Amino acid sequence: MAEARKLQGETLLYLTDEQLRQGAEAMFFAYRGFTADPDRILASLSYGRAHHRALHFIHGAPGTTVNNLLTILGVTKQSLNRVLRTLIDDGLVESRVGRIDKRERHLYLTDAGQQLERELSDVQRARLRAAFKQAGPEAVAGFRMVLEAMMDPEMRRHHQRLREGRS
Amino acid sequence: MAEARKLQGETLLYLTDEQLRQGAEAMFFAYRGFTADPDRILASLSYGRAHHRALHFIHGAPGTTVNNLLTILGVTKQSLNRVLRTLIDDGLVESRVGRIDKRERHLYLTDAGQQLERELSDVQRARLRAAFKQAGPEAVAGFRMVLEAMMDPEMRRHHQRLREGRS
DNA sequence: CTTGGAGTGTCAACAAGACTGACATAAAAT
DNA sequence: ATTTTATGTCAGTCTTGTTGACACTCCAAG
Repeated sequence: MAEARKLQGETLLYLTDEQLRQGAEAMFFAYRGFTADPDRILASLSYGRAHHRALHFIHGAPGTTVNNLLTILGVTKQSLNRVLRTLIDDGLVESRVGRIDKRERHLYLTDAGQQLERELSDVQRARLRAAFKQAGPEAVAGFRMVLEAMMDPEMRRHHQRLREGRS
Repeated sequence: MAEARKLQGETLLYLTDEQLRQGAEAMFFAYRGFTADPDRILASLSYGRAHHRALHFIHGAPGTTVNNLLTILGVTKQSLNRVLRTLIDDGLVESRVGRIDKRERHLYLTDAGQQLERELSDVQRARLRAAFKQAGPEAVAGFRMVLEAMMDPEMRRHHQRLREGRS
């Protein structure tokens, strides 16, 4: 038993270039599927993926500062500002001046923002849920492990921090 | 807590919104890591991800037609043509008129194209290999299963077809 | 043979969303 | 008082996506 497991393990541990190439291709196709559903909703509102990301992370960490969001999203302040401005102007995000440090702006979703975020994450979760269900719980655990190992260390820290903050 | 009991008993079969949200976030961060290394090389050559994708799929299916590539990449012919034009002009891709159907153009990598494709996929594979090694073979199998389940059916077909063609 | 349609290429215009660089403002830190 | 930090904004560029229009080649059906 243990021998068989070990054998299987070593077989799969030897990763050919071709196997890795297929993994890369799978990432590409899967990411396309992953974003397809929210993209359709966003397009109908003339928003883009950047708006979705902002809504997602503000939802997950309400009161986050602009600088914090910049780090997580990995874009320039000019790029984020453009997106954030439209969201604020459209009444989806509220920007409050910090109480302790008045230079900081703390970001919150308005009710309308909550609603759109919900709508977007609903369709995205539906696909994820279906995929997880189909693949089974052990596959999901493996999926998560590989994804975490694939992240840049700094992003992994953010990811884990965000997870703990909500658990 | 009922949730804790469920987590222990049925493991991940009961998927909370929060767990799915974390999965989505992991996809976002992991994809960033996944593309980070090739992106650096591409930027130094003033190419973009679109060039990488074209090189990748021409490498994987030499002699593919433009239309075939359009379907796989999911972009318009105008968008692909711009990318393809620079690659052809720069001597990385060769476009041959079809023998049977002379309307079709069959795409091949030149030696220089092979070289760049190799360079890009090398760094990408290095990260994948490290992640796969760290997560272990069973995790990798799960990873692949979830990714496949996440794709649009049409793309899954393409993915599997490309895999078989090279196995 | 002619006509229709498919596959391809190209021109033009446009938009999202990334970038850099420069500058302004306010507030905190030194 | 000066410097640094956090943010916002203006201006310009680049990549990569989009539509729409049009031409050309070639195959196939009438």
